[in-house]
Amino acid sequence: MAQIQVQRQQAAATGAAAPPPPQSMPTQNGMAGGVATGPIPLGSTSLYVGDLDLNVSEAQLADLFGQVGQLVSIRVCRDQTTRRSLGYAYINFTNGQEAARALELLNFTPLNNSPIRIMYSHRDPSLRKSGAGNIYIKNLDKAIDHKALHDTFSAFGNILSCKVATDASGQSKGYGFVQFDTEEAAKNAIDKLNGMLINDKQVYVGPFLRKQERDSSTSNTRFNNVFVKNLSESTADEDLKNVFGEYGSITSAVVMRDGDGKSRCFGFVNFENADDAAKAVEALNGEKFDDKEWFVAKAQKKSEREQELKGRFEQSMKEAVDKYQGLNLYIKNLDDTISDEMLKEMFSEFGTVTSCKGLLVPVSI
DNA sequence: ATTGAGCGG
Repeated sequence: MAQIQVQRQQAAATGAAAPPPPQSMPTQNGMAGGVATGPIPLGSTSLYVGDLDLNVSEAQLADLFGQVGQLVSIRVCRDQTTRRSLGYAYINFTNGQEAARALELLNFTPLNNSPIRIMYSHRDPSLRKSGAGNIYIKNLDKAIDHKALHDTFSAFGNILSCKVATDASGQSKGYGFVQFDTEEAAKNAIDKLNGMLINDKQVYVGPFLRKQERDSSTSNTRFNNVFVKNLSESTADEDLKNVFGEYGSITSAVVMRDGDGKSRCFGFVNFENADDAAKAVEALNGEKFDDKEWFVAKAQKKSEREQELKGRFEQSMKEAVDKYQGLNLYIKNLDDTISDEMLKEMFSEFGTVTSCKGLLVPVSI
């Protein structure tokens, strides 16, 4: 079992005795990390195994999990069209004790050099979506691996999932995540461990926040100019003035229009006072007017907006490339008389063509 | 300094 040294941070000015020297932390990978103690899916026989290397097979999983108990079934989930592994699998045992034992003993076992992450199968996505009980830890000693992190945090409650962020070679990036089954456990872990020394490094432990949430809570995001879209075509400047005027004094309210004066169905409202702008966004975003659900938010500068669009575009490109990795062919200098159907027919003799598209112009978003 | 992934037959 990995030895983790947790201690209270010494106040620098007290002249108190120096903290004990760093203790070596032999991280053995023999026996597994903490035991699931909570009243989670008591007796559940079905495990979810994630973070699988894409080449891990059912046979490999059967070899591993079959050592712990009697298996009912194993399935690596795959993309329906490409048959590529989705990186997760289900393992079903005959009884709950065996499943519990497998989770306890086999969590973080490397398969094809990637530690697998085992959880109980939980098909209801509500907890996952809510993010409740999820915490973030940074400034972790690089020697702390998944298992060591699990051991340290399992003192505070039942851990659903836990992981240290690693680079391609498996090196720790010095931060990680623990998903507890309750917010209470998460809160307790944060209270007790934030700012403590773990292996002589002072860690930060706090609630997990997505980038967006972090930005809006960190950056003092004060603004006067409000963007509103999804307006009905008949909504005019005066209507914006009336609706937004409820929240404070307005310096301008404009519906954007094309050359013919037709509404582009979005506009800007500028407030004298940033607090009023924030109140208007809070109150009006998602409200319905003329059957249209308004989107109301801080107006972005052109540069901010371009930055966001660029990010989204790159993300979707990455996903597309990733999904069809090694399966997508690019053919250029095609005559424009070649139709999608002709392309498909030509290439079909080499295998199943799942999609085929000729492009006249570069794709834009 | 570094804020994830994510549930079938």
